[in-house]
Amino acid sequence: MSGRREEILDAAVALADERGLDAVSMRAVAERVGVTPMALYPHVGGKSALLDGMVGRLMSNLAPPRADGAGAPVPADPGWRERLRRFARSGWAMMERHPWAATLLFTRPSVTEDAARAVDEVYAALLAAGVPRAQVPRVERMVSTFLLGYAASLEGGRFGPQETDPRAERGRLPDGDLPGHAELTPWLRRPVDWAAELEADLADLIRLIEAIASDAP
Amino acid sequence: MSGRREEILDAAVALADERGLDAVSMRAVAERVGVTPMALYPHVGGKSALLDGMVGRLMSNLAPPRADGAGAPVPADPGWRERLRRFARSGWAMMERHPWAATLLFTRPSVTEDAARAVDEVYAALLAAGVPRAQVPRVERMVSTFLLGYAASLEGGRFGPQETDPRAERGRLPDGDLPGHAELTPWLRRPVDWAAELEADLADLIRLIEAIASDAP
DNA sequence: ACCTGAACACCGTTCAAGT
DNA sequence: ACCTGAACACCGTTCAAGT
Repeated sequence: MSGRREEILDAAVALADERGLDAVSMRAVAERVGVTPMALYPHVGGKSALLDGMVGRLMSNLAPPRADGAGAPVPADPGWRERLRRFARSGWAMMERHPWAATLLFTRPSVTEDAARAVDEVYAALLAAGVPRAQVPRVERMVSTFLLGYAASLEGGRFGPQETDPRAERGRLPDGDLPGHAELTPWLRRPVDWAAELEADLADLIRLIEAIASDAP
Repeated sequence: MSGRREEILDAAVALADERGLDAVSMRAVAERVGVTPMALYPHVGGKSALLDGMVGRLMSNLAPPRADGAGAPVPADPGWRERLRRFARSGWAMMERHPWAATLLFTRPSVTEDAARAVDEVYAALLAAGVPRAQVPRVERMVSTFLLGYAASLEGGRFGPQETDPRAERGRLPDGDLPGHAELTPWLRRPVDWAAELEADLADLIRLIEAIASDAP
């Protein structure tokens, strides 16, 4: 609809991609649009609402194309496992394009229609897997929380500064021992392939879902 | 050691507890200590380092009491399952005391000795469970990422504003349907007991760890 | 050694005014 | 209807000065 609003959100997203989320100030966004900071307010309504708008952008890119009344023929269902994998990977791809996404998604409910469609994708996969209905919302929260947390950890630097785990150097400390670290030193020294780790985690999550489903009568 | 530094960190933590992480400004902390903002710098060294100091506080409260050379007798090992549960619950308790913790932990590597001790606790539990050594670091990241993400979701509001999931109201939308939501409406309307959900998630994680361990030869 | 005061370059947002 | 300009109450941080 309103072209001005889209233009402002474009500028905010571009700014976050280029210089990080902290660089998204009303003043900086306004300058990029070529307007005074106060001119943004009627269109996006304050800083917090601007961030909500950015989340909206993310979700509309993530959501699978809508099924229109008389649209293209729907491809055959590839099975819940593949559906879940595809969903996780498209989320992962979005986080690679927009590394600031995870941080933002933790702090905004994002109850837009697109967000609901994304959640529904996971619900559908879990139902197809045979997870008891009473458990589906919990398991969806578990899966999405992990995926978001994984992306946020990488972006925020929680997993360490570079490719190597800094905890590798702490096999033994002067005044307290870390038996676990000591036993794992060779594996902690190895650089980590984060995308491969995500795939392994996904395989484990799928296994867990199978186990939960097999409890059902 | 330096009493002034501890005093400053005390003030910062108290401020975050009372008025949220955003209220922790150099100026506000200084005022609480009864000093000029610039007086903080020699003791904590800048805002970012102050936040690191707060993380340090959290980790030292979380870590189990150190085994001193000639200390109290060590209680019998309660088994890796109970060890993991206790660890998760003590983390959960910390997040309840300091709701800002999860957000901060995502953005700070926290490679202090206390942090390493906390990670080692999980390593030890996973090794005792029989998880292959090559997989222990990955599984530790999976478990801790989920726990942190769960706390951050609750605090950040990602799971909805109150006790009720707002997505419950979207069983059917005017111009696009959400079959998963529609099928789950009764369960989505129920308020969620987050502490109970965490226990269920923990049980699932333990089950997953058992499955990973049983793959090993 | 420890602290202060003034200053600089930033924030989000209100409010009255312009066209 | 849409935008500007000045102002207010905040930030983190530098730098020179005080005791």
